Amino acid sequence: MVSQKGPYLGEGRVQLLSAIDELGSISKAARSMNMSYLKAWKLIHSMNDVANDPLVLCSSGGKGGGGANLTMAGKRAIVLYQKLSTRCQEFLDTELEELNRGFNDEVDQVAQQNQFNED
Amino acid sequence: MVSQKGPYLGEGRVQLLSAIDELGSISKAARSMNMSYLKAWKLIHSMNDVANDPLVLCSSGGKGGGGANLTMAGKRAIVLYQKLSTRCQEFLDTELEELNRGFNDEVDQVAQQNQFNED
DNA sequence: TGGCGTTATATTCTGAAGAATACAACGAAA
DNA sequence: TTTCGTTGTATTCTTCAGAATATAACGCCA
Repeated sequence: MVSQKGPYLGEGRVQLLSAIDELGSISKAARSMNMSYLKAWKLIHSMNDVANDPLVLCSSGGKGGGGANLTMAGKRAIVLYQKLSTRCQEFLDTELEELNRGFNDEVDQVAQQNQFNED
Repeated sequence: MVSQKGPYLGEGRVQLLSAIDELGSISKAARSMNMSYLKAWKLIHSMNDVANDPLVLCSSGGKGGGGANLTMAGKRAIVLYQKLSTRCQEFLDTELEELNRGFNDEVDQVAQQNQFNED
């Protein structure tokens, strides 16, 4: 999923958002999925930049050192992505099925023609 | 478009196939689209490897130095890709439209609630 | 005030992909 | 047999993205 400003949502990005929602901090979320903090941070800020409303709010310092939480836009982004993702998969499945069927029809036609030409 | 063995067809690859079909050689096709011969050669051989039937047949030496031509599989690949591509675009367009409509409905609901709470 | 667990940012290191270059092999035609 | 324009391959150079590392800033709390 891309926008004019670059990539936006993807499998990994959405997974990261979910982990933040669950664990309440960028660093914990990153550790939980074997991602460097730096990479997670960059992903989040790229998403926040692209979205008109930020998806994640971060605070540094204070009790526990700080943390990060999803905004409403962030939570909505997760479910929207998942919905769209499954619908795309369904679309591609049926589409490729049709493609194969078309291809097989073509093969059948060639086979028929050969039958007529044989003898 | 990908297969288990890696990327298969894409905008650039299909454009390259078309150019070969039109110009009859890898090098002319590459030049025509400002691509290095080496890159074109690699793309073609990667496609030929992935496909069960090769998409391009090459010959070196002889009149004109040699050349390259599409097989039936190659020509079919072009039209299949273009068909699938436009259908995907159509699907995404309607899907994103629905997405926006859903989002606007949500906004409307919030607005209505605020109306009730006002006074 | 010093320690802590974060977020935030700069900098260096490294590996991999792509570009650039060079050259061998081919086979018809002159 | 030389020339020509291809295809086919090896090798080096360059660039760029990601990993790794280091360090500052923050604000609560003991």
